[in-house]
Amino acid sequence: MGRPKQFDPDVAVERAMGVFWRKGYAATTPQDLVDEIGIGKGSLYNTFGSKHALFERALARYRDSQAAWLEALLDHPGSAKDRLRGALEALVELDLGDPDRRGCLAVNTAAELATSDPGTADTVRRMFARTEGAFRATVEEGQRAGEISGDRDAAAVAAWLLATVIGMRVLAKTAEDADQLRRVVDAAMASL
Amino acid sequence: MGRPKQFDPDVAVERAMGVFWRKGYAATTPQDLVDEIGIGKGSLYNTFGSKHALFERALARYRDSQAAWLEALLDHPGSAKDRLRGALEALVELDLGDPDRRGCLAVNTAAELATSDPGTADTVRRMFARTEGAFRATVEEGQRAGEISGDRDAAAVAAWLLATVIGMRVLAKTAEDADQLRRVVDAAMASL
DNA sequence: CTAATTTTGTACCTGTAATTCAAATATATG
DNA sequence: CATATATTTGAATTACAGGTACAAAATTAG
Repeated sequence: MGRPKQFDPDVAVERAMGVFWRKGYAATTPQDLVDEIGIGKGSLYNTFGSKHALFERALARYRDSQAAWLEALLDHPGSAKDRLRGALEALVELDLGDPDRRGCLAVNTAAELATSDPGTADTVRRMFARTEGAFRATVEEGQRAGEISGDRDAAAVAAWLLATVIGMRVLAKTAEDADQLRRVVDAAMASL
Repeated sequence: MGRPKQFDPDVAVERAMGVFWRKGYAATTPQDLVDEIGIGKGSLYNTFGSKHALFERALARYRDSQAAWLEALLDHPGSAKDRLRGALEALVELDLGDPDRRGCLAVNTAAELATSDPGTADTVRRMFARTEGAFRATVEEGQRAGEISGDRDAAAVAAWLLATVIGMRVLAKTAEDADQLRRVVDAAMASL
């Protein structure tokens, strides 16, 4: 019953995600969103309710795709160390391959909104915790396999890997020289 | 000649810095700034020209004070490793001691503006390079003293320390549990 | 076909962002 | 003291952000 939507809300969320990612939350206007999505304002507010609600959906979409991507990388065959190195290298190449240098939407959001928006801060905190957990599991596999010293605190190593990745993704936004990021990966892996 | 200024522009810049730090650039309004500084809008525009120009001055002030603070820490007496650990721990306690969880203004600025504002991106890039240089000098001292293996690439270690610090300062904005950051420091130092 | 339901585009509204300006005020100089 | 210069406050301005209202259009159940 009723007229069906002329656009796919999932596609709209994905396009909105791209705008928020490039411009940040506060600097993105409803006009930017409707221009990019290709719908009218009526449809935007009828479907999503508010700019903030659309942002939350965009961030959730980012979370799901990003987590799946990273977890798939860490599930590759090979040694734990190689999988960690592969994941970090893939992240670096992903960031360097983006002509807009948008970095990571979750990191950008933490920086922009964590102080003022507790709900969004919580979403980002969970995303970070999930990544940290994936790192931790891989580190523990490496310890069981004897590749990584059992003396090290896997939780601490995972937290530190998370910090390293977050830092790299911020650096990706300003780095002029691609090798800076590759040096980060080399030094981090040499530390494992 | 003419009526003298009724306020100290340096104090105004410092207060503006606090607002930009807490709210971010785009979310800070001229009204926020004049409320915090305690001057009229005319004075603000007469003195600083634009919101963006004031932001640049605030960011420069942040750079100078932050760089001096960090470099003083790294110049403390003691072994290179202890100085690095001391610097990371001091950063963690600084961030955790901020009730607003503002993190680092340079990092927040990289995340929010690097994509859209090349001039600001360049300022932040230089700030990062300066910190990286201070880390590198300390690492090299540690290598000369035999505390840190000479096999490691000092430039790579410094880049990785920079990424670690940036990551920690993002995490400081979302961390519920203070020990997460302390674990990052422990793991990072265990890797040196 | 009609009634009911939902979408869509456009116009509109309210508030405020960012900046400018006018008038009043304060000082330096001659 | 008079005048020129510089600064102050806060109202005025312009544009747009964020969202709402509404009537026309599209779809389907019955």
